[in-house]
Amino acid sequence: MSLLIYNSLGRTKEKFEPLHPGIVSMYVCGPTVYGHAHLGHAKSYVSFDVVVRWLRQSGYQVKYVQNITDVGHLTDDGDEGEDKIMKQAYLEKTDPMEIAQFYTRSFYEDMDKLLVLRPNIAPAATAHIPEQIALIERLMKTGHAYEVNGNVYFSVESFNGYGKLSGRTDQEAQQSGIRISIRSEKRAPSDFALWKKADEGHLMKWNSPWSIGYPGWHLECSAMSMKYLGETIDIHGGGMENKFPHHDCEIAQAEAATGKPYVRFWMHNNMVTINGIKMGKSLKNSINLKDLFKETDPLVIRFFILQSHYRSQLDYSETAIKASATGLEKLRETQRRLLEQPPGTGVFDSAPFAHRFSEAMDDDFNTPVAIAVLFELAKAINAALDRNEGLSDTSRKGIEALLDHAGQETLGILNRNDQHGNKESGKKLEEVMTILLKLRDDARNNKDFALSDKIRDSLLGAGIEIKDTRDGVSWSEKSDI
RNA sequence: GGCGAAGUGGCCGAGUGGUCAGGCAGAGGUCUGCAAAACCUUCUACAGCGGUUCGAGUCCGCUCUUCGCCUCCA
Repeated sequence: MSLLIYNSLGRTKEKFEPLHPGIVSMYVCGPTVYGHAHLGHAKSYVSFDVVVRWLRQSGYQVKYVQNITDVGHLTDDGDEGEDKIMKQAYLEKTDPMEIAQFYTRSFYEDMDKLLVLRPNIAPAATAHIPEQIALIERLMKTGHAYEVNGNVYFSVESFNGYGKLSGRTDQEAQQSGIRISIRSEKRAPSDFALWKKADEGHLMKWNSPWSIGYPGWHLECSAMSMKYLGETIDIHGGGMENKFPHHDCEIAQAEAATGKPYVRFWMHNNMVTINGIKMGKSLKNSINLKDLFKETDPLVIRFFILQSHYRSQLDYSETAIKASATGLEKLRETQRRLLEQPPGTGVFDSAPFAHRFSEAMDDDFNTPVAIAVLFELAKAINAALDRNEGLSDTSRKGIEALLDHAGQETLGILNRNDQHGNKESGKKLEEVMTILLKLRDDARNNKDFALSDKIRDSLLGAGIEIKDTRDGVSWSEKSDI
C-alpha cells in the first residue's frame, strides 16, 4: 500500500510521491521564541515528528527544516501593534536577542523530553535577512511589490490565485466584515508587508535598499524554505491557524517570485483545546510544558497526543491524561514482560499486526489506529505468555523487532532504554533489587507475609513496583503520573 | 458578514454503506497467601428531523449546537 497524505490544498487525501525519488523535502513552521512552549506546540511538533519518522521508516531520506522565528512580528500588516519579542525583552529587562536565545533553548529542552527529533536544519529568521531582502528585490523587479515611505508591500492583485489555500479568493468579500477601516498607505487592503521601516526605539533592525527596518512576518518561511529545500518542496506543515494569512502569503510571495509551485503537499495540524476552547498564549489558558512535566511523564504527553489524529482537535483534561498514562503503562508492561520472559516453545506470528500498523500509518498518519493495533498486539502477546509454553526465540525476536519499529522508531513511545534492564545507570539498582527480592522471597517461603508485604510496600513508596507472576517476581520503576 | 472544521457510549478517541475500533473507567470470572498485573466475559453510542438504498455514525437535504480562521498564534 502506498502512503496517502491529506493535502490541505485540495482538501483530499492524495497519494504521496516525492518530487525527487527517495528524497523528501519538508518544512514546518517553527515557534516564535518569546515564551516557554505549551501543549499546543507539543501537539504540532510531535505530530510532524511522527510524519518525519514514518517517512524515514518507509525508506525515504527526509530533509527536515524547521525555522526559529526570532524576529518580533507586529500584530498586523498595517502600522499597528507591537513587537512581541521586544515587549518581552522590556518585561525581562534585557535585549531581544537574549530573549530569543533563552526561549529557543527552552523550546529544544522540552522537545527533547518529548523525544521529538531535531530538524536537520533549524534556521533562524534573523540569520537570513539578506535572503529575505533578495526575495523582496525579486518581487519588486517582477512588479509584485511596491515601496511606500520605506515600507514594502506585496500587491495581492498582482498574483492570481491569492487565497487559494484558505479559500479566501474573493478580496472584496473579505473586506466586508472588517470592523474598522484603518488609514493605510497600502494600495489595496489585502496587501501585506514585506519590509517595515523601523520606528524610533525599535531594537531589531537591519539595513535594506528601502529603509532601516525589519522583514514582514510571512517572508522568512518562504525565503528559508527555498534556500535550503529548493523552489518547490514536497511537504510544508504548520498549525491550522496559520493557513490564513500566513501560508497564503507564503504561497503568493514564493510563487510570484519563481513562477513555480511552492509546495506540493500542505499539512495542517489541529489545535489543543481546554474545555473545548483553543489553547493560546494570548488567551491565557495555555498549559506550559515545563509545568506539565513536573507531574506527568513527557512520554505520556506524547502518547496522549498520538492517541488522537493530527487533524483532530485534542481536548485536554486531567482524566484524559490519566487514562493515557495507564494505557501507556500497559504497553510498557507488556514489552518488559516480553523482554524478561525466558524462551519457550509457543509460536506467534506478528506479521498481521505489522501489516495493520503500516496500513494505519500509510493512511494519513493515523496514529490512533496504529496505537490500537499495538494494544491488540499487547493483548495477544500477554495471552500467549499466559499459556505455559511461552514464546519461542524466533517468535519473540519477531515481536521485538515489530515493537522496535512501530513503538520505538515510528511512534517514539516504547523505548527499550526505558526498561530497567537496559539502563546503564541501573546496574547498582539491579543488584540491590536482586538482594531485596531474595529476602522477600525467603520471607514468603517462610509464610512471613508481614515482612514480605512490608518490603513490597516500602519499595512502592520509593517508586518501585513489584509483581508476583507465575514465572517469578517482576519489578519496574513507576513513572510519575 | 466571509472562509473552514466538527457533533460517536461515563470519559478520551478511531471509523466515508453490510462482523469487533482501541484506551480509561464500571460489572462478573480465572489466576494469586494478599495485592498488582495479565487473560476471559460483559453493560452504556453514533445531535435532531426527513430522504437515497435491500441495508447508513458512514451518502444527500434541513434544523440545532460547538469550535477554528478572517490581528500575532503550533
